[in-house]
Amino acid sequence: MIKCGMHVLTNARLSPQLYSQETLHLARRLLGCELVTSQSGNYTSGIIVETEAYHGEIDPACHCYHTRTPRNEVMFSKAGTFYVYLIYGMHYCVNLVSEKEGIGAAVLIRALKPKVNIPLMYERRGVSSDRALASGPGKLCQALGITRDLSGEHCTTSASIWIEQHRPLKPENIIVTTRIGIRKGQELPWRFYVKDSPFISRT
DNA sequence: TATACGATCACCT
DNA sequence: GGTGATCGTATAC
Repeated sequence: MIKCGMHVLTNARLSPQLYSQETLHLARRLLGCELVTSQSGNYTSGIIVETEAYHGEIDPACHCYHTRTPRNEVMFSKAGTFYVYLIYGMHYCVNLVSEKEGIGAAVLIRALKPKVNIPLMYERRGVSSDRALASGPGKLCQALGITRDLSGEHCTTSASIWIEQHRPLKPENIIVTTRIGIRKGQELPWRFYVKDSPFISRT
Protein backbone atom coordinates (compact mmCIF):
# COMPACT_ATOMS: atom_id res chain seq x y z
CA MET A 1 0.00 0.00 0.00
CA ILE A 2 1.43 3.32 -1.13
CA LYS A 3 -0.16 6.69 -0.39
CA CYS A 4 0.18 9.34 -3.11
CA GLY A 5 -1.57 12.51 -2.01
CA MET A 6 -5.30 11.85 -2.30
CA HIS A 7 -4.69 8.53 -4.07
CA VAL A 8 -3.64 5.11 -2.83
CA LEU A 9 -1.68 2.59 -4.89
CA THR A 10 -2.64 -0.88 -3.70
CA ASN A 11 0.27 -2.60 -5.46
CA ALA A 12 -2.29 -5.35 -6.14
CA ARG A 13 -0.84 -6.36 -9.46
CA LEU A 14 -2.74 -7.95 -12.30
CA SER A 15 -2.33 -11.73 -12.07
CA PRO A 16 0.46 -13.15 -14.29
CA GLN A 17 -1.92 -15.69 -15.84
CA LEU A 18 -3.90 -12.85 -17.38
CA TYR A 19 -1.00 -11.72 -19.50
CA SER A 20 -0.59 -14.96 -21.39
CA GLN A 21 -4.18 -14.95 -22.55
CA GLU A 22 -5.07 -14.30 -26.12
CA THR A 23 -3.85 -10.87 -27.22
CA LEU A 24 -7.25 -9.46 -28.12
CA HIS A 25 -8.64 -10.49 -24.72
CA LEU A 26 -5.69 -8.91 -22.95
CA ALA A 27 -6.20 -5.67 -24.90
CA ARG A 28 -9.76 -5.53 -23.54
CA ARG A 29 -8.81 -6.69 -20.05
CA LEU A 30 -6.22 -3.93 -19.59
CA LEU A 31 -8.85 -1.20 -20.02
CA GLY A 32 -9.64 0.25 -16.60
CA CYS A 33 -6.43 -1.10 -15.03
CA GLU A 34 -3.83 1.31 -13.67
CA LEU A 35 -0.36 1.72 -15.19
CA VAL A 36 2.13 2.82 -12.52
CA THR A 37 5.75 3.98 -12.66
CA SER A 38 8.15 4.73 -9.83
CA GLN A 39 11.43 6.57 -10.27
CA SER A 40 13.52 7.70 -7.31
CA GLY A 41 10.47 7.74 -5.09
CA ASN A 42 8.30 9.63 -7.59
CA TYR A 43 5.16 7.69 -8.41
CA THR A 44 2.99 8.48 -11.42
CA SER A 45 -0.01 6.56 -12.70
CA GLY A 46 -3.00 6.61 -14.99
CA ILE A 47 -6.02 4.47 -15.81
CA ILE A 48 -5.68 2.71 -19.16
CA VAL A 49 -8.44 3.93 -21.50
CA GLU A 50 -7.15 2.85 -24.93
CA THR A 51 -5.20 -0.18 -26.24
CA GLU A 52 -4.28 -1.89 -29.50
CA ALA A 53 -3.38 -5.52 -30.22
CA TYR A 54 -0.43 -6.64 -32.38
CA HIS A 55 0.24 -10.25 -33.33
CA GLY A 56 3.31 -11.19 -35.36
CA GLU A 57 2.00 -14.43 -36.79
CA ILE A 58 -0.97 -12.97 -38.65
CA ASP A 59 -0.54 -9.19 -38.58
CA PRO A 60 1.63 -7.35 -41.16
CA ALA A 61 1.59 -4.18 -39.03
CA CYS A 62 3.32 -5.94 -36.12
CA HIS A 63 7.03 -5.42 -35.52
CA CYS A 64 7.37 -9.20 -35.31
CA TYR A 65 5.68 -10.08 -38.59
CA HIS A 66 7.85 -12.83 -40.11
CA THR A 67 11.15 -11.65 -38.61
CA ARG A 68 12.87 -11.89 -35.24
CA THR A 69 15.48 -9.14 -34.82
CA PRO A 70 17.40 -7.51 -31.94
CA ARG A 71 14.83 -4.72 -31.95
CA ASN A 72 11.72 -6.87 -31.49
CA GLU A 73 13.35 -9.61 -29.42
CA VAL A 74 11.56 -8.51 -26.23
CA MET A 75 8.17 -9.13 -27.88
CA PHE A 76 8.99 -12.85 -27.96
CA SER A 77 9.68 -13.06 -24.24
CA LYS A 78 7.23 -14.19 -21.59
CA ALA A 79 3.83 -12.58 -21.19
CA GLY A 80 3.74 -9.56 -18.90
CA THR A 81 7.09 -8.20 -20.07
CA PHE A 82 7.12 -4.52 -21.03
CA TYR A 83 8.32 -3.75 -24.58
CA VAL A 84 9.31 -0.10 -25.13
CA TYR A 85 10.53 1.24 -28.48
CA LEU A 86 11.40 4.61 -30.01
CA ILE A 87 9.22 5.85 -32.86
CA TYR A 88 9.83 8.77 -35.28
CA GLY A 89 13.18 9.34 -33.63
CA MET A 90 11.64 11.05 -30.62
CA HIS A 91 8.69 9.31 -28.97
CA TYR A 92 8.53 6.15 -26.89
CA CYS A 93 5.67 3.65 -27.01
CA VAL A 94 4.99 1.06 -24.30
CA ASN A 95 3.53 -2.41 -24.86
CA LEU A 96 2.75 -5.40 -22.70
CA VAL A 97 3.88 -8.71 -24.18
CA SER A 98 1.13 -11.34 -24.54
CA GLU A 99 0.76 -14.99 -25.60
CA LYS A 100 3.18 -17.86 -24.93
CA GLU A 101 6.91 -17.29 -24.83
CA GLY A 102 8.30 -17.49 -28.37
CA ILE A 103 5.30 -15.80 -29.99
CA GLY A 104 5.83 -12.15 -30.99
CA ALA A 105 2.68 -10.43 -29.77
CA ALA A 106 1.82 -7.51 -27.49
CA VAL A 107 -0.72 -4.90 -26.51
CA LEU A 108 0.16 -1.25 -27.14
CA ILE A 109 -1.03 1.09 -24.39
CA ARG A 110 -2.31 4.18 -26.25
CA ALA A 111 -3.92 6.46 -23.68
CA LEU A 112 -4.38 7.00 -19.94
CA LYS A 113 -6.64 8.98 -17.67
CA PRO A 114 -4.02 10.68 -15.46
CA LYS A 115 -4.30 9.75 -11.78
CA VAL A 116 -1.33 9.87 -9.40
CA ASN A 117 1.04 12.89 -9.39
CA ILE A 118 -0.54 15.00 -12.09
CA PRO A 119 1.72 18.00 -11.25
CA LEU A 120 4.80 15.93 -12.17
CA MET A 121 3.13 14.93 -15.43
CA TYR A 122 2.55 18.59 -16.30
CA GLU A 123 6.20 19.29 -15.57
CA ARG A 124 7.33 16.47 -17.87
CA ARG A 125 4.86 17.26 -20.65
CA GLY A 126 4.84 21.07 -20.74
CA VAL A 127 1.18 21.21 -21.74
CA SER A 128 -1.76 23.01 -20.14
CA SER A 129 -4.69 20.59 -19.95
CA ASP A 130 -5.29 17.25 -18.27
CA ARG A 131 -6.49 15.87 -21.57
CA ALA A 132 -3.15 16.58 -23.24
CA LEU A 133 -1.12 14.74 -20.60
CA ALA A 134 -1.48 11.14 -21.75
CA SER A 135 -3.91 11.00 -24.71
CA GLY A 136 -1.51 9.17 -27.04
CA PRO A 137 1.19 6.49 -26.82
CA GLY A 138 4.09 8.96 -26.95
CA LYS A 139 2.42 11.38 -24.57
CA LEU A 140 1.76 8.83 -21.86
CA CYS A 141 5.35 7.60 -21.94
CA GLN A 142 6.59 11.15 -21.45
CA ALA A 143 4.05 11.79 -18.68
CA LEU A 144 5.05 8.65 -16.77
CA GLY A 145 8.77 8.91 -17.54
CA ILE A 146 8.84 5.69 -19.57
CA THR A 147 11.93 5.19 -21.77
CA ARG A 148 13.64 2.18 -23.31
CA ASP A 149 15.44 1.61 -20.03
CA LEU A 150 12.20 -0.07 -18.92
CA SER A 151 12.00 -2.43 -21.90
CA GLY A 152 12.35 -5.99 -20.62
CA GLU A 153 11.02 -5.22 -17.13
CA HIS A 154 8.32 -7.63 -15.99
CA CYS A 155 5.03 -6.41 -14.59
CA THR A 156 4.97 -8.80 -11.64
CA THR A 157 8.51 -8.15 -10.43
CA SER A 158 9.57 -4.65 -11.49
CA ALA A 159 10.05 -1.93 -8.89
CA SER A 160 9.82 0.70 -11.66
CA ILE A 161 6.74 -0.15 -13.72
CA TRP A 162 3.68 -2.33 -13.18
CA ILE A 163 -0.09 -2.68 -13.66
CA GLU A 164 -2.64 -2.63 -10.85
CA GLN A 165 -5.79 -4.67 -11.27
CA HIS A 166 -9.29 -3.41 -11.81
CA ARG A 167 -12.57 -5.15 -12.55
CA PRO A 168 -13.00 -5.91 -16.25
CA LEU A 169 -15.08 -3.35 -18.11
CA LYS A 170 -18.51 -4.41 -19.31
CA PRO A 171 -18.40 -5.21 -23.05
CA GLU A 172 -20.97 -2.50 -23.77
CA ASN A 173 -18.53 0.09 -22.41
CA ILE A 174 -15.74 -0.92 -24.81
CA ILE A 175 -15.61 0.58 -28.31
CA VAL A 176 -13.82 -1.41 -31.03
CA THR A 177 -12.27 0.31 -34.09
CA THR A 178 -9.41 -0.12 -36.53
CA ARG A 179 -5.94 0.78 -35.30
CA ILE A 180 -4.33 4.22 -35.65
CA GLY A 181 -1.43 4.97 -37.99
CA ILE A 182 -1.57 1.66 -39.86
CA ARG A 183 -1.03 1.65 -43.61
CA LYS A 184 -3.81 0.78 -46.02
CA GLY A 185 -4.45 -2.91 -46.49
CA GLN A 186 -3.35 -3.76 -42.95
CA GLU A 187 -6.42 -2.49 -41.12
CA LEU A 188 -7.85 -4.75 -38.42
CA PRO A 189 -10.49 -3.99 -35.75
CA TRP A 190 -7.95 -4.37 -32.99
CA ARG A 191 -8.21 -1.01 -31.21
CA PHE A 192 -10.19 -0.81 -27.98
CA TYR A 193 -11.16 2.20 -25.90
CA VAL A 194 -13.41 3.16 -23.02
CA LYS A 195 -16.74 4.51 -24.22
CA ASP A 196 -17.20 8.25 -23.59
CA SER A 197 -13.70 8.73 -22.16
CA PRO A 198 -12.34 12.23 -22.91
CA PHE A 199 -8.79 10.90 -22.51
CA ILE A 200 -8.50 8.74 -25.65
CA SER A 201 -6.09 9.71 -28.46
CA ARG A 202 -8.67 10.13 -31.25
CA THR A 203 -12.35 9.51 -31.83
C1' DT B 1 28.17 2.29 -46.09
C1' DA B 2 23.81 4.41 -47.72
C1' DT B 3 19.06 5.20 -47.72
C1' DA B 4 14.07 5.39 -46.59
C1' DC B 5 10.70 5.50 -43.19
C1' DG B 6 7.71 4.74 -38.96
C1' DA B 7 2.22 1.64 -33.79
C1' DT B 8 3.86 10.30 -33.13
C1' DC B 9 3.39 15.01 -31.63
C1' DA B 10 2.92 20.05 -31.60
C1' DC B 11 2.00 23.75 -34.10
C1' DC B 12 0.16 25.93 -38.06
C1' DT B 13 -3.88 27.38 -41.25
C1' DG C 1 -6.79 19.95 -42.89
C1' DG C 2 -1.18 19.86 -43.42
C1' DT C 3 3.85 19.78 -42.11
C1' DG C 4 8.52 19.45 -39.91
C1' DA C 5 11.20 17.44 -36.21
C1' DT C 6 14.52 13.53 -35.53
C1' DC C 7 16.93 8.77 -35.22
C1' DG C 8 17.04 3.64 -34.67
C1' DT C 9 16.15 0.00 -37.59
C1' DA C 10 15.55 -2.72 -41.73
C1' DT C 11 16.75 -3.26 -46.21
C1' DA C 12 19.41 -2.79 -50.16
C1' DC C 13 23.73 -2.29 -52.41
